[in-house]
Amino acid sequence: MENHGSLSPDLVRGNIDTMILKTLLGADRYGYQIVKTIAAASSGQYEPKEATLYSSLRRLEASGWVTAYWGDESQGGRRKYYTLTAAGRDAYAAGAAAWDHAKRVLDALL
Amino acid sequence: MENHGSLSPDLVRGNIDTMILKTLLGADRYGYQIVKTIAAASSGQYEPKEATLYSSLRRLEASGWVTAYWGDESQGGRRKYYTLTAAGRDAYAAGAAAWDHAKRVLDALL
DNA sequence: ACACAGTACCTCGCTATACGATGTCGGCGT
DNA sequence: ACGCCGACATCGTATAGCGAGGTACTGTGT
Repeated sequence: MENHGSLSPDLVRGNIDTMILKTLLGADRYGYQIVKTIAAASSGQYEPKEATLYSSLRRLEASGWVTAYWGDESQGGRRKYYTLTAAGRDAYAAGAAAWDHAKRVLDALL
Repeated sequence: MENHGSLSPDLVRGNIDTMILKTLLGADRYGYQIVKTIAAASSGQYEPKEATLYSSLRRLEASGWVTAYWGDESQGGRRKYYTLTAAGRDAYAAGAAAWDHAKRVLDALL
């Protein structure tokens, strides 16, 4: 369960926002959890860096795709949870469709 | 034959070098021709911009994947042809494999 | 004769994104 | 007591693709 194939950042580019939205489809999650969810879902093939995560989350908030709230962990480290908005669901669908389309085109060119 | 689906630059990122190498697998080609070859191969879905082409070609030359020579068009516009080196063939194979891998991982995450 | 579109080359500077480095704070294991 | 991990965050950097612009020759329409 190691990171062998290590995809180059450029091949992941543009997909991280969609990828994060997807992790929020089923449940609200906090930042660190999103990173680990993605790592697990890819069997350790890809784990976004934290800097990447937070800049993406800021983008998603600014676009209105997600909203955040602090968890009520009365003791211990605070956790900031992110929820999908209705627009966020649409954005996920659009992102997934864009990926499908890009995949088809790139398969013809590579 | 129009550009409707217009893939976002970010989804193409990192693949253009490989894509150009591919056009050179069968025959030497000159810059403008590479652009049009890609446009045709994707049914107009993607056509790299010239600025993109030339910066990619400079990268490929610097890496030793391609070499260039001027065509002997005695009259009319000069054409600069690009040839794959042996290392360039390997680089294409590696790029194609990286795409295959990335595709599998991303399909699990999007 | 002249304008214009297309072929064909090229460069400069912008922007967005992913990431490396770094920092903070709390809890837990040894 | 100390370090490690969870969990948040920011700052700066590198790079790729592109928009805008520039040169030159050829062919076509009027």
